[in-house]
This record gives sequence, structure tokens and C-alpha cells, in this order.
Amino acid sequence: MEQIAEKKRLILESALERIKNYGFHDCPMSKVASNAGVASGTIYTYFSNKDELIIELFHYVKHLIHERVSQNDDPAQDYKQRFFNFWRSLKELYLEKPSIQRFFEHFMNSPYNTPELQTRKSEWHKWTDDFFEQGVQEGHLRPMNPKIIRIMVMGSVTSYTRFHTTYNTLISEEEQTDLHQIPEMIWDGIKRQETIN
Amino acid sequence: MEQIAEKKRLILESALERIKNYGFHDCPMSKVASNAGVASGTIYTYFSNKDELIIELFHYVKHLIHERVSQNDDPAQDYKQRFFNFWRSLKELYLEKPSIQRFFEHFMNSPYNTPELQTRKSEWHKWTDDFFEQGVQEGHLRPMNPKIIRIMVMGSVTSYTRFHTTYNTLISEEEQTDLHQIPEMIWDGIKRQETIN
DNA sequence: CCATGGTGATTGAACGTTCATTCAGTCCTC
DNA sequence: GAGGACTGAATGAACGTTCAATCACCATGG
Repeated sequence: MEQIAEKKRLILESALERIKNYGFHDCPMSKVASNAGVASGTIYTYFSNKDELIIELFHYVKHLIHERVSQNDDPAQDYKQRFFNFWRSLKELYLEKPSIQRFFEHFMNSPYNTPELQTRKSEWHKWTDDFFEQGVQEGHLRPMNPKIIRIMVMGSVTSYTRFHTTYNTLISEEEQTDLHQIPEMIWDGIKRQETIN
Repeated sequence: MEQIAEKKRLILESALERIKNYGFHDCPMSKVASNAGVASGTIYTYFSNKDELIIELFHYVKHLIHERVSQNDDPAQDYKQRFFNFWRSLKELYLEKPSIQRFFEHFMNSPYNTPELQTRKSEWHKWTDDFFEQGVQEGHLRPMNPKIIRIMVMGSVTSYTRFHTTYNTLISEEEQTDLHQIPEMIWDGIKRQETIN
């Protein structure tokens, strides 16, 4: 991703925040503009219309995720270690910036999300495909399509953080401990299964 | 859930379909009305405003899911069997009626989804909590909060069907086989773990 | 068997508001 | 002073909601 103009980034962040708090259906350009500290007309020097703003926001968010996860990864580590690390990176980013998950989930289920957009290779998709591919090749993971593993794992992080954001303060000590088991559950699901059952 | 007036059900179904195809942000009352075959004013005899329509749609969808899953369940069966059955029921409903999943996911990530709504016991939440509770009690599942298991399992079905709906026709024979492994992966994750590692 | 009147559902044009987008004018920088 | 960034009032389309008018239905009385 090329360098983003500061004002453009402000607009993207403003839209992200607005969508987190009010959803796709209550995200007027006027509010995006004012929260970004610009006039509404200014948005149109960076984006040709609202649809384009949303699509670019999608790529921006994927970029943020990729940046965080790839920076935290250490290929020298044990694969299992790397997996838990990957999981934690994602979880922490989602909890730090709930707007990311909100938008992502929102977008994935919206008509903006065309098959073409999904099929188009992004650095993030490439990174995860490689990561899980390697796990399969080296015999750490079940021999299956890395795309499917990615969807499973991403889904589990989403489940985890959704529990957090939904039940919010109402989470007891005990539930906390249980929640921490989620990455282990997923690991047990995707790791190469011993033939001894 | 009490009996729903036929016209009310038509309106709910129309909104569901509209949201599947155009998303929350392009779901005007006028279109919901015309697709339901009624005048826009008629909607207001059944719902006091748009927000209420959306909230009721949420309960309606949960009702549909509960109906399907509980009807397909046979408590006499082996627990593992019941789990796979549960998973398949959900998957089939989602694939049959993609609008359900679309709406559900959409709603969960929208500001309509308040903690109060989530905490409020529904027949569906009660059913799944009981189902997983029993699995834990009887020693089939990891000893943990059934709510967390529910979120995990539901998430995996969502992951599965999202792969389907996203990549759609582009799924190869091999990927199909891999996809079928998802419920097994989840089962391996949530079942009581043998102490022999 | 029809006429009458009452009731509640249904209609869709109309209203006021909000929205995305435009553009003439202003500001800033080199 | 030229060129681009920026502004925000203006525009027209679209939206949620209202409501006077119409319709469908049924009970009652002659």
C-alpha cells in the first residue's frame, strides 16, 4: 500500500469510528467530514464517491491487520508458538481497536463484498495463505486448504472478541479463564491429528 | 413466539431478502413494502417504526433457527452424533436461506445489537446453552462455559457458509472435501481432551 | 335477500428531513 | 499570480413517516 496522505488517513479513520458507533446505515458523509475536521467537499478530493471511500476503507483495514500481524511474527520460532502468537496479535488488535472488527464484519456481509474483491490477492491474504500453507507442508497442521484454515482461525478470533464486546463488563473471572482456552481449542482442531484416537 | 399475522410475516421476509441483496444501508421502507406486496403505510400497522421492524426481524430469525435446529435434534442419540447433527442443521439452513446468515451477522455487528438484547434470554439461547451444558456435564465436552462453546460453534458454521457464499461457484472438488472437515475440526477442539498428549 | 352503517385494514400522495454530491468562491504555497 | 487544496451553502433525490381517503367485511334490521 502506497503512502497515504495525512488528510486521507484522517477521513478513513473518521469513517471507521463512525461506523463502529452508528453502523453502515448511519454514516453520512457530513459526519465523516466533520469528525475528520474537514469540510464535506474535501472528501471528494480523495475519494470519487462514498462507495469508493468504503472500498478503500476495506483495503486500509486489511493493511492495518497485515502490518500488525506480520510485524509480530518471528519465523524462527516453533510453528505452534507462531500460531499462538498470530492468534494473540489479532486478538489484541481487535480489542484495542474494535472499530476494525466491526467494520470488517460489517463489510464482509454487505453487498460491497463482491467475489472479485475477495479473490483479488491482498498482501494480507497472501501472508496468511503462506503462513498456513507452511504449517501444512511442514506437517504441523491438518493437510487441507490454507484458505479454509484461515477462515476458521479468523472466525475464532472474531468469536472471541465478539464475546468480549457483546457481554463487555459482564465477564466473570471464570469465563475469562474459559475464553483463554479458545486458541487452544482451535489449535487442537487444526493441528495434525494423531492417528491414535 | 406467538402466531404471526400473514402480512406481518410477508413484511419480515421482504425485509430479510432486501437486506441480503442490498444490505442494511439500502433497505428503504418503500422497497420492503413493495416487495411484500403492500403499501408503505401498511408496514406501520404492524411495526411502529423502522427500528422496531429490524429488532423484530432479529427475533424472527432467531425463532427460525431455533425451530429448525430443535426439530432436527434427537436427544436419544449419542452426544457426538447430536453435535454433528446440530452442526449440519445449522449449515443447511444457512445455505438454504442465505438471507438468515446475512441478516444475523449484519445485525450482530450493528448498533441495534445492544448488550441488553443479547442478555435477554431467548428460546434459542436457552436451547443451545442447555445443549452444550449437557455435553459438559456428561463429560463429552471440555469443561467450560456453554456460552463460549456456542459462540465458537456458531462461528464455525458461519465461517463455513461464508466460504461458500463468498467463493460461491469457484469451489473445487478438493476444497469441498476440506470444507467437510470443518465440523470435525471443531469437534476435536471442543471435545474433552485426553490427557495423553 | 338486500340495504345500511360501522369498523378496522389498506392505500399512496404528501410532508419535512436528511443525504450525497456539486461548485463558485476562498485560501495557501511556491 | 497560478494552481491546487479546501470550504460550505446550494441542489435535487431519496428517505421515514403521516393521514385523509378508500376498501373489504360483517352485523343488524327491514
